[in-house]
Amino acid sequence: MAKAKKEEVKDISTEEKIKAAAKKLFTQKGFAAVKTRDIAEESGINLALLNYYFRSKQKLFEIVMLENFRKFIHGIIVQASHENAPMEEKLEKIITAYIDFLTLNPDLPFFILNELKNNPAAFTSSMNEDISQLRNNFFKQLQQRNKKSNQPPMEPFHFVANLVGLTVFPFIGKPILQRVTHTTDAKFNALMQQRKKLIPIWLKMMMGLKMS
Amino acid sequence: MAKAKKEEVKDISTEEKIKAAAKKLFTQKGFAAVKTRDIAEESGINLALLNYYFRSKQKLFEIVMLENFRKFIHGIIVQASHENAPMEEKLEKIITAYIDFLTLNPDLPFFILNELKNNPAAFTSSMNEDISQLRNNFFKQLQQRNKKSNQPPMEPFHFVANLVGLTVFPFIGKPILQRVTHTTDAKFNALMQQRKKLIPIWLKMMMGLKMS
DNA sequence: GTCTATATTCTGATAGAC
DNA sequence: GTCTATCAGAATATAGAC
Repeated sequence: MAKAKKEEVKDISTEEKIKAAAKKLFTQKGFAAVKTRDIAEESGINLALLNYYFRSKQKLFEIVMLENFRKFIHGIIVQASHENAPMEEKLEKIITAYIDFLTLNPDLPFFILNELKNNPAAFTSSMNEDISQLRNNFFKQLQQRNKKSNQPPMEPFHFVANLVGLTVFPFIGKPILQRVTHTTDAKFNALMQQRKKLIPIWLKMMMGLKMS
Repeated sequence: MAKAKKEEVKDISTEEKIKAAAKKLFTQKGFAAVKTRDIAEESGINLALLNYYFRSKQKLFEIVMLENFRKFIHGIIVQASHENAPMEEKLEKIITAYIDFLTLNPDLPFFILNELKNNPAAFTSSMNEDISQLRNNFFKQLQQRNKKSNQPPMEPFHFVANLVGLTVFPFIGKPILQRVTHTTDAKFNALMQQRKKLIPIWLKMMMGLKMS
């Protein structure tokens, strides 16, 4: 059962250690603010090994970026828009999944928005499939809901802005929200748990639907 | 009436030109991503003059940061929380002012949140006065409103998160919102104008108040 | 005050020994 | 695969002429 190769005695390979450190730092501070020496120090490896495994800082960043992005979009939005459940249930599932996910990855939305702003072209290829899938499934359902309601239909833009603003923004604005409302980390997490139930109710009210 | 000193023939002084260019670039891209040469080029001045007027890139950044922050907080939140108007009117005023302000300064919220995340200590001194003023005025009014309503009171955290999430988030998430909802810049601005009226209504619904 | 030229430090990347 | 030493270029900052 002994390994023939010399590696893999340690659980985590050097390559993985570098990638993990890079992901942590890039996600927290963005590309420009992170030095290759920071990554080497954080991962406890030699600076030269970074280039040995990943050729350049840029290449390493692209790997991190892609993984972050897929994790953010693919794992949650797409999965939730797959099922054929009614709008009400789907909303609750999406919001619950998102809040659980962001509680574990609070820096991710800021990272995504930052890179999307700095390099709009970089994302398009891997994004477009996910986005069109989202549009075709979720938006159509929204329009049908609009017709059933006795209220004037809500613009898809407003719906998405409200959903994401209420769900994701608290994580992006966490530092300022905590300061203004005197909220500890533990309290913040508890409040976000409350929002799993509250946001779906609020969204339905805003759309003019009956409350469940 | 002629000036004794040699300067001020041109309308805008060199110092102001540098500061304006620095503000533009720092606000758009953050501290680390901006090079002093970029600032020199953007302002059309010599690289050496940056250090002549501002000693270092860091000092220049701190000036920009402070001005940006005061503009963001002081000019709007505080002003709106000053008056003794009833909650409903105040809400509309704050949201309208915020949306107008952010339409002109769309990069500001992202900048503030980014710096607040990277350097939490830097802001405290100038922030605390504004924040406590906000708390004393606005939050108390919110609590009184809570009592009048027949609904259970809303946590101040949720109220602030909802207000800011619905109003400010669309500007932070503009790139991704536009992509998902196929929205042009002109349409985006028009939709934000709609939100001036919509957000106050939504917030009142969410708080369980009667609609006006 | 403004410029050119240069000093100094930082940073990404590589060469070469082990 | 890993390390030390170092290079090449970028980026901040300064010296000194005008």
